[in-house]
Amino acid sequence: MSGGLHIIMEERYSPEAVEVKWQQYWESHGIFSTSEDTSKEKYYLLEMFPYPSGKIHMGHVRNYTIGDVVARYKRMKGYNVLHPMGWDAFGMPAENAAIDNNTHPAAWTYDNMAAMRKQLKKMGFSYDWNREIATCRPEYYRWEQWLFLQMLEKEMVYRKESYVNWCEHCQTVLANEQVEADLCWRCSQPVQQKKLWQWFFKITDYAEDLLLHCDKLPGWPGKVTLMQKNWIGKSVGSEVSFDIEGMDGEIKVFTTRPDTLFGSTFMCLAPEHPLVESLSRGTEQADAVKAFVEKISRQERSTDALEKYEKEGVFTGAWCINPTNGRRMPVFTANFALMGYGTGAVMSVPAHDQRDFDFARKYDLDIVVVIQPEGETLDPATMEEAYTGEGLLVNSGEYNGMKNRDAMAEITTWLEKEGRGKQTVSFRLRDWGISRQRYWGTPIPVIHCDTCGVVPVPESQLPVTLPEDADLLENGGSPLPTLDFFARTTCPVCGRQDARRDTDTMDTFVESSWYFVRYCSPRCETAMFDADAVKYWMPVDQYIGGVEHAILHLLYSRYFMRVLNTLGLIDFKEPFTHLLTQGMVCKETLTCPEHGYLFPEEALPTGEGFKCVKCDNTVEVGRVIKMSKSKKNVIDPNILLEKYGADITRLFCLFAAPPERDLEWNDDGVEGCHRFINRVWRLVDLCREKCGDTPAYDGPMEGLSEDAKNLHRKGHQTIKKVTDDIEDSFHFNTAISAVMELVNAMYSANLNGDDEGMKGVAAFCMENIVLLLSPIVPHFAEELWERMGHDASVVDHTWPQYREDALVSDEMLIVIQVNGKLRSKFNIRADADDDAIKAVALADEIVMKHVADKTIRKVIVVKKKLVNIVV
RNA sequence: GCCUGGGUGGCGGAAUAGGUAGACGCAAGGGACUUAAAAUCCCUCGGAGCAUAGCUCUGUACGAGUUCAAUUCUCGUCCCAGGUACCA
Repeated sequence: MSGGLHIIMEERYSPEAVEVKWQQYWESHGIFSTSEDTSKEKYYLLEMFPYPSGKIHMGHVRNYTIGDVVARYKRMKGYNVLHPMGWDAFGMPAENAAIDNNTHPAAWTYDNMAAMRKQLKKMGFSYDWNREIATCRPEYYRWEQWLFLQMLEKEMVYRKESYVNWCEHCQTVLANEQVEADLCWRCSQPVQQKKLWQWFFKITDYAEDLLLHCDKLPGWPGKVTLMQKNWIGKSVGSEVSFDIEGMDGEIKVFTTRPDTLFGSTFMCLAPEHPLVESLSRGTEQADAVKAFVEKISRQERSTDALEKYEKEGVFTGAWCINPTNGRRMPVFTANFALMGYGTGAVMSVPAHDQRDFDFARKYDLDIVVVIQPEGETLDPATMEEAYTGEGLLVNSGEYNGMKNRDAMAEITTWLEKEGRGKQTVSFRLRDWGISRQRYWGTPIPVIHCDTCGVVPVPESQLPVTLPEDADLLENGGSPLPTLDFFARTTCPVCGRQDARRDTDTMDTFVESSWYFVRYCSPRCETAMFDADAVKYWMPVDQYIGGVEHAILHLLYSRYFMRVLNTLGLIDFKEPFTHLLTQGMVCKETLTCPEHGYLFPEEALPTGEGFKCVKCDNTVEVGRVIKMSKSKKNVIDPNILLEKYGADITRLFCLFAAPPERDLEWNDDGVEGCHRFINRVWRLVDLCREKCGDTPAYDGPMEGLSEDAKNLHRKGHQTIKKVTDDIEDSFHFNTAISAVMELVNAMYSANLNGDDEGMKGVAAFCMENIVLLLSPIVPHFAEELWERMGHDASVVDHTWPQYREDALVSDEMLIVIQVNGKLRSKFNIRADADDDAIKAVALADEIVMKHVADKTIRKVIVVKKKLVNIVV
């Protein structure tokens, strides 16, 4: 300010210092710690908690940024917001990492949690860290064990024998993803199917209710509820009993097509069907059947694997009788018949089911047509595929000539009258097998005693603590069965000293099925949760997470709430009122012909494309796909945080695409956001320089200059647009665009004169730009707010409101079309009526040129929008 | 195969109770400032054509249709993504 050589240093926003400053401010003032406050309306906002893998990735950053904006927005709207964070801390990666790095799963997990907590704090998310939970802590899982015991008592959980992938060499169970081409991932030995006794939750008891309420979740994306409906897979059909020739007993089948019953020519049983052995015993087929059943039992049963196997079967040597026409039907056992669906037996109707048709052709079995399509005659000898459409019945005794739709009910009625069947419902959904022969999980709280059988651990002995000083086995198996101090115990009923604990642990989906309830009272030591806290906070108002959890996690959580409801612990059934499934973060892959996939930093830009940092080869730029470590197309959030800080990273995640859509990562785009942030930063300085201390003007339009009115309107329109975009659809990208427009308008506005009204309006707009951006770029907004001279923190400010009377314009723009093509436009008073508008349009010079000598056939006037002249 | 979504500039994306297609941003090109660079600011930017301050035609995957008017509604086709699959 003193001499002539005054250099104006353009001050820029520097995230490093500012972000730490405000994070410390929020933390030291306890801004985000929440408690039940009945004077305020609550809002429970939840993002899916992460698995503590060690580092946050861009998917987390995006998910949690979306959530944080909503949380901060709702807070400004006056809600009492619950916004917790925690760790889905049990699971196999910890075991693998422990073996690979010679650490312990617990140490590895706790270290990772610390590292990720630090990263999340750096992002400035508004979590109530006092409520942090980790599912691997005994204080958490003891209540899961407690719930298991309640369920056991109410017979909501049971034990049965079921198959697992087993590696004989490693003596361990393998998850489906550990089976690679039927071989063990560790030792490359063949994987077998082994039958083990395992625990199941009776989720099927709730199949009907879970299905029914899919239609009562208006806050969920339709595609998610649809996926759940398909997963539950209800089908209505009939159960039919077939007599077995020369034997007592019968074979029960489930069919959705009772109308084709007359056309059933053979029967297929699942290899595990109890009748397979007894039917074939003593026949010349016995050995073949035995061999077949054994072969199938060795095959992997994962859904992926099923596709590989061709449909095949073996005749059991037995025959059954079609109840409608007395036809002798050979009974097969076939690999496509599933013990877990229906009754485990299929009545095969080759003429009208493609799979049965293929099977019949393969084994040269009879094909009988019982439904003829209109205007066509099917001949089994020449048919090339099954006919599955509608038609009239033939070869069906008294039902001949009947429409097949009508015959379904008629035949079922007949079956019921004869005592040979009835209408039933079948679900695709199976009971939830929760036993995992794994170490790093919640121990199942039961004891096996040779005298008393399965005995629940007494409640007073909970938690059954997972021994954390166990060494993992090299082969990946669980050490728990080998730990006598854990596994050997005393039977709580009879006192036998040689009782054994169940050494299986629970599926980690169990922990994530109720963690959101625990957040309501995370330190409660006397119960799973505090009933009053849950009554206040639950259900979750808005849940946000990846669509990959659309089925299992969300369905299990819905199921768990039903269990808690049945047990009388809660009074609601649905955990999540609104659900947002955000898209994936994607990026193109980079491949070097010599070094394979490259990380982005391993490819140097050459102007045209990229070359490999190691070998100078030209890098091939591949398709844009989901970021994944294996494809190396990842951006480490840490690098962004260092270069741009949290706010710019957040801004880009929101600006690049609407949340439900996939986000394509683009480095240039981040740079653009950086530029915008600095543009706002400088605007504040500019505004202060031009407007000084002029107070923000938020009054009516009257008395303002034309320019001031326009800016005033733009300001209020922006508030409305941003509010609506967040409220209606979380479309932050368009909300940010709107603020950008206002910023542009501010730069264009003339603040040099002595138009005091204009300055007041500009001051108002400036404040609102900061307020509207504050949930998105909170540190930046706090800093600006302070620089603007406000004492109070921006997080405690209320969300801006717009004036209805400031939205309206004196004039409106009308476009003129001739035959639907845009030809001209004009401004007119906002209160002009249709006739006036029409008159102006018809008098328009350009319009007259286009109309020329043609006759005007019709003139359409659309209110406040356009005039279309048809010639 | 079946069930969902979705195909809009060089790119990310706007706009659908049918009514100015391409908001906002990125990239690109041109210019200003600067010794220079960075930063910043201004202009141009779907395609084609022409008598080139402008005008005309064309354009929202493709082909039909409804309408004064279609990115938006209907039917058919092709592609892409996600879910699911021996479900009897």
